[in-house]
Amino acid sequence: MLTKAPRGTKDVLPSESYKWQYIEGLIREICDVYGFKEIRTPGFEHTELFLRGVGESTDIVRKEMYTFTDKGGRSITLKPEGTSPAVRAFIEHNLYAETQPTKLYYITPVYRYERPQSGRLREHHQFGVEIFGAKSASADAEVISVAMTLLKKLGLNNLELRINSVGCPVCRKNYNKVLKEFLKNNLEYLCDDCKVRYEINPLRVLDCKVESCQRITKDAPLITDYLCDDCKSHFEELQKYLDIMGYDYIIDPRIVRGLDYYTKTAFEIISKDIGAQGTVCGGGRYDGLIEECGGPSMPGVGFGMGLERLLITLEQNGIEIPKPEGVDLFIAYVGEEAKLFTFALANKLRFNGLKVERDNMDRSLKAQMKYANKLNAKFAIVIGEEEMKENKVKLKDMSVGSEVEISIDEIEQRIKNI
RNA sequence: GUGGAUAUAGUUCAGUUGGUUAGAGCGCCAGAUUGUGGCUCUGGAGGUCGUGGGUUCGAGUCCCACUAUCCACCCCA
Repeated sequence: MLTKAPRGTKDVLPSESYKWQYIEGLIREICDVYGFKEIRTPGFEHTELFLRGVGESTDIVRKEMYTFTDKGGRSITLKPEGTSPAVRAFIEHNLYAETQPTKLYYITPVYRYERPQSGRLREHHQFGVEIFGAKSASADAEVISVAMTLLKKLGLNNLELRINSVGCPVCRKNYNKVLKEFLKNNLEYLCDDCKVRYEINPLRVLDCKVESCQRITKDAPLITDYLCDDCKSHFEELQKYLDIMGYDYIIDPRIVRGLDYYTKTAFEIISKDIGAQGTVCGGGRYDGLIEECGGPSMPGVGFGMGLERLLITLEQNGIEIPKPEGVDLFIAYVGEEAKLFTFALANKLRFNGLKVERDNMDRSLKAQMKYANKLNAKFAIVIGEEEMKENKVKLKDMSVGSEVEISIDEIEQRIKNI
């Protein structure tokens, strides 16, 4: 127990961390280009925020939150998703009083108490973006394009973008009535889960995977046929924006997101080759959320992308993230004096920005060279009494094995010039 | 929360119908004459066989519980 990470968590070891750094770097670059600024919110919030934000009928709230009472008697919950904390901060710091829209992004761990499996952890990491204050469908399209750009730049082009509109409180209410009417006749044949869904959120019956339910809902009325004029034109507009950017997408009227706050646009980006948990990115519009959380009546749209799932997808597609380069120079020493001398030399070169390594294990010269090879050193030098006295070293090019004799002071320039 | 599979060196795995000191590849360390890596060869370190019980003269092997991992459902990123 002591030497085991808790269930559903993962260490990112040095052999993997470069991949995370690469992806995070790319995310920051893209967000910068698109004008999204980073927001960092706490790892935990007052539980009420998520009850309000995510919604009490969702599985996340009902059974997946890491909730505890702190020593001051407050109910605290570890961040299970990124949107509500961003909304809370937006309201708390009056960001709505600034020039709109507000474009935010974050890379954050999120916590959900679930049964772990492939692509699903209790602590996972999400990249998310949010646009607050813009009701135009162009904001929806912009958010989607951020996700698509990232995926494309990573070399992923066989992912599926699926979009839908789940309507607004007005037309959804209408549609729910129609759908319930439709389902009523077959209510007794629905699975037990769907009987509950019928009452709480009938939309969810549509994406049930039980075959008998699918048969029943095969000809069910679709939300897209019952949208009000506003929602309908918003959805059509979104498609125009996606078309003009040249993105392929599928209209899937059965996409229902599991968070209560979504209105109008809902979308998913799905990878077919990472198992059952294929949704790499999911998001949509939430025009009522900011007000629901105690802020002004302002629209919002955003997405969350699971970084672990993204990494799995990359691997499944044989996409390799460039490995960091090896060290520029390995300095080997012979003798006690040189041991000290090279320590200072390494320090000086490092200060000047060279990647330099040196033995710390009291290895033999031969072992030092082996070590240099293992570190993927581009160059190596050996310093002993002779070299210190004459101020001369042989700079060895490790890739070919050739050596050139230069003075110790020349090392830095020689390596930087290559 | 439900169902199924699995658990042996750092790692990937082998281990006969239960039978003495549990093996291999890769990795790690050291040598192959004196101050030079990669290839090769030789040697070495490293395991209370997930944990705890039970059956047995005897358990890595059989049984039970627990824990963890993997897969699917639920749901989601």
